[in-house]
Amino acid sequence: MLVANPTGQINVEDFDLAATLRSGQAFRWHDLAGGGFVGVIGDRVWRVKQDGNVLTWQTVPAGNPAFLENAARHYFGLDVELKHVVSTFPQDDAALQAAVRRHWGLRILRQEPWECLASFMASATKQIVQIRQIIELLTRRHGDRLTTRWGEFYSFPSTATVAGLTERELRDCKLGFRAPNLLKAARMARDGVVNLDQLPGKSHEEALCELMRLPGVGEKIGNCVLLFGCGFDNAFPVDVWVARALCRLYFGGDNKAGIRKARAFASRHFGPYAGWAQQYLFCDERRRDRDERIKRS
DNA sequence: AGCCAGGCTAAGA
DNA sequence: TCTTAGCATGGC
Repeated sequence: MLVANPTGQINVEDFDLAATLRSGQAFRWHDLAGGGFVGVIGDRVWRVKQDGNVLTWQTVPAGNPAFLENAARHYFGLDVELKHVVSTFPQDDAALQAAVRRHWGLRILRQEPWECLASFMASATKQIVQIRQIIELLTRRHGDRLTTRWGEFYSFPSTATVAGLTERELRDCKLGFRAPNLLKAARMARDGVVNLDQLPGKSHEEALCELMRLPGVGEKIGNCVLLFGCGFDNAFPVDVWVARALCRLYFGGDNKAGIRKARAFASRHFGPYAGWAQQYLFCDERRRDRDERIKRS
C-alpha cells in the first residue's frame, strides 16, 4: 500500500495560484478536482493547492522538505514582494493599474531555461491549446516516466535527449516547421555553443543576443525565456496580444503602430519589472477578448 | 470555408 | 530601416 507523501504548507501573501498557472507562462499544469493543480517541475511531480493564504504541496518522489519548500518558493516567485513590484509601475497608468487589480496575485514563474526555451520555440504561430498538445507529446514520448497515484507524468526531455532525436520524431510531435529549429537549438545547448545556465549572469541585452543565435529564436521568444526562465524581470516579450493591448492603450487604437514601435515604448514606460506588467496586460487583453465574444454571442 | 494562432526569416522596397 | 510572404497545422 502506498504511504501518503508528506505534505508541506507555505504561507503566501498576494498570491493567486490559479491565475498564475493559467496565465500562459507554463503549458503543462493540469486542474485537479477540488481546485488543486498537478504538474512537473524538474524531475518531480508536484500537487499544489491554495486555500486562502495557505499553499499546500506534495511531491513524487518525496524529498527533503526544506529543500522542496525552497524550490516551490523559487518556482512560484514567492520570494518577490508583489506590492513592491506594483509600486515600480507608472502610477498614472490607469489601464495597467486596473489590469493589476483584476489579476491580483498573478506572479511570474521561475521555470527551467531549457524547458522554457523549447516550449516557446514550439509556441510560434500556435494557440495555447496547441502548444500544450505539442509539449504533452514531446514529454510523453521522450521524457522519463513518473508514476504517481494522480496518474502518469513525464519529465521534460533534456537537451541531450532532444539533440539525439531525428527531425522526423520531432515533426511527429506536431512541431511542423519548428522541428529543425528545435533540433539545432538542442544541439547548440547540449554542446555549450549557447550556454543557457550562464544567461542569468549576463546583461539583458547580452543574454538576448546569445539566445538569438539559436535558429528560430527572435526577440519575442528570447524575451520569454529571459523573463519566465532566467529571472530577467524587465524582459518584455511582445506577442500579438500585447501588441494589440499596447496599440489600443498607448497609441490611440492605431493597430498599424507596429511591433517595433511598441517594443521601444515599453522599454521606456514600464520600468524594472516591465515583464510583470507585460503579463498583466497579456492576461487582461485575453480576458477582454473573451468578454467581447460572450457579449456578441 | 476561411481566418488566425504567445513568430522567425529571407527577400525586396 | 521597414514591410511582406512563406512556413505547417489545427481550432473556431
